[in-house]
Amino acid sequence: MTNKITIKEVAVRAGVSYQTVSKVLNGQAQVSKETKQRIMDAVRELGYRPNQIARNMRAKRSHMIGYSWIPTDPNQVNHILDQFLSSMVLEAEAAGYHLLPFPFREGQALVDGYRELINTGLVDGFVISSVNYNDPRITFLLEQNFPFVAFGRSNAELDFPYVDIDGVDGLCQAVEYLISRGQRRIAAIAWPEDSRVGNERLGGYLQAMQAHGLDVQTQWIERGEGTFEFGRQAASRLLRLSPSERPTAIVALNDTQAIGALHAARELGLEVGQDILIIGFDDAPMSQYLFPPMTTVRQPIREAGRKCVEILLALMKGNQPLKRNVLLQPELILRDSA
Amino acid sequence: MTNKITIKEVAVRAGVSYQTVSKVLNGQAQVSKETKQRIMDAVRELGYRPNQIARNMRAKRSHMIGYSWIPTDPNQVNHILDQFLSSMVLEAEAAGYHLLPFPFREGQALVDGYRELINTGLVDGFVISSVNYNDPRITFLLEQNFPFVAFGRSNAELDFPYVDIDGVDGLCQAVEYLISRGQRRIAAIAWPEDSRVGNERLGGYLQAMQAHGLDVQTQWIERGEGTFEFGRQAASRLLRLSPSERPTAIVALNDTQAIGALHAARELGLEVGQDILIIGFDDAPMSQYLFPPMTTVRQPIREAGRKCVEILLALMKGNQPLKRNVLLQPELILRDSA
DNA sequence: AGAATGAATGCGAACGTTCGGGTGAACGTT
DNA sequence: AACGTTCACCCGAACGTTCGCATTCATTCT
Repeated sequence: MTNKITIKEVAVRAGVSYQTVSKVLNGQAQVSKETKQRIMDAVRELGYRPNQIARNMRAKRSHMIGYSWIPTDPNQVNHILDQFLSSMVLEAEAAGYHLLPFPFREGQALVDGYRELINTGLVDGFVISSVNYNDPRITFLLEQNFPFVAFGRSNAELDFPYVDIDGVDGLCQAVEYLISRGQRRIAAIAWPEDSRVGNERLGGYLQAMQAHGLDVQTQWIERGEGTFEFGRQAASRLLRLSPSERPTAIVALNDTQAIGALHAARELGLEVGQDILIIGFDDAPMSQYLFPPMTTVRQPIREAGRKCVEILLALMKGNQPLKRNVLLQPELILRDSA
Repeated sequence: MTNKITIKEVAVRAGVSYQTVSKVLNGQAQVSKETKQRIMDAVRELGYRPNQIARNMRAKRSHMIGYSWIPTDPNQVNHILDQFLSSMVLEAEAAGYHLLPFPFREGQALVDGYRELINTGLVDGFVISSVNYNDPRITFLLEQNFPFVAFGRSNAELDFPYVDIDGVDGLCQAVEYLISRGQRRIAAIAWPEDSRVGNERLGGYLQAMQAHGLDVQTQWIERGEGTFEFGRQAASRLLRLSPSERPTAIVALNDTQAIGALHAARELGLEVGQDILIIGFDDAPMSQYLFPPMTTVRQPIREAGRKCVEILLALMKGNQPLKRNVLLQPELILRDSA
């Protein structure tokens, strides 16, 4: 294990004091061309790289961004994580920061993980995701006045920096596309009322329907878990409604539900994309390989990751970023299910 | 932003020198019951938590484990990452370590990322994944004598600590199951020859076939990208072979290819699970929702993550772990495609 | 009684940086 | 000749810990 080279060894080799080396490296010194050259040579020859820990210690900063996510159960997908994480890591690295993932705890202990990282000085800021109403992390971090950016919004009355995907717009796009294809009886498979994201997306559905003067029958809105099974059951109910009430198109708030709906339709002998149109949300990687390939709404995840870090970096630097709140537009991906 | 409390403030409050506080906290001091109590009280009252950076600096350790993965292109899934990462994070945290994800670079620059983290002292060890033959990271880290564990094997002649999934066993299970269902003409959709993982899995296929005295026709082995498109094309070719040569079952080295095969079969009007049996590998989250739900081989990813960290921790501690090489058994998940 | 022991704590130094203030030499100015 | 300036560099201190050694005081042993 190559013993680490310190700034002092560089100094010796260059024949200057180690502090001078430091200054040269940080570009804040008046030094002659020649000594500067000698120092640079020494640095290169020894392969010296400043010890980040010592640096951080001096600067009282860790140059780390904390991030914690809800590990999904094995049946669920987290196709988001890969993209979100790597976009953040890249953006952070460009500014000399690193990401520090830490375990997501449930319930009371949730905030403790954050508190611990603050108190031990391990991170300079947080990106928090899976935000919902009354998120205890938000109130805690606001109260601590600790820099953070949320991926997702929370209660309207809380003012904090966030990046989010415009779910209203996403569903508007989906519904309007269906309407443009002549659909009038469009149902929605939604989430429980305690889900902010769910309510927002559903709001998009309602808004688009209303904008086109289509009224929404109460049976057309199914609320439940964002699972395959619920999607299937909900669609099954919807598709068994009397001919006058039965929807001819279904939008689901995520792909998993949409796939469930697809199965339900199939079980009833309906041809998806023909007899019934189905649109999902998320663009899960396999959605394109289903029968038929699924029309869905894709979220600009990498963009979101970049933005989160960008805002957080500005926040940590002390200057309020120009825009503390960013809303990104998703994109409707047309395939064969609708 | 609550100003950080240092050990000195605790000392003042407890009326002792700050070094004594340190000793008490690290349990290496002879102190009277009472002062110990006073110190503990002060710690609690002030909510003091030792500054990790200062600690690391003193200890010349970062308590960080570096990890870098290949970000997949948007069409591909990385359903592995979530599980792998969170299992590592959890295991690491239990030992006071954290994970440091950093960008994966391609080609020449690949090793530089690792070198940089070593030289800046940001990490104490690495977990490397997506290992293949002649992986430059392995030779580099061995040469540097820097602690690391690979998730995946490489050239047989290299001796290094690894955790891997037994691909031979995985395909044996798949093939033997097919044989037990009376299949004799079993084809394989495999990967290019430069893929170690691919060769191993294919080896499992060959081994199982041979063990049961079934000979393998050369046309039955299709080698190509692990993509949907290749899976489809390969299966299409296989299923168009003359009746005497046409396989009645197909094993693919990953689910994406298997899904492609599924489509091909469908296009030819074959009923999968009936006219043709297909088995995938990976248990991608959506595989269960396909038509028909796919039989596939599931890898114990969380277990692998835990083991990687466990071995690495032992390595960094200086003691050679009992087992430097771990091979985990995958599990055949029976569904309807075979 | 004087010395040796031990318990309880203090102290200085060090980890590798950065930063603000020196300091001496060379030079120009009056 | 005395003085200010600038250049090019050096030096001490500090960031928050931990660690080894020293110190003090009370107690026990010979």
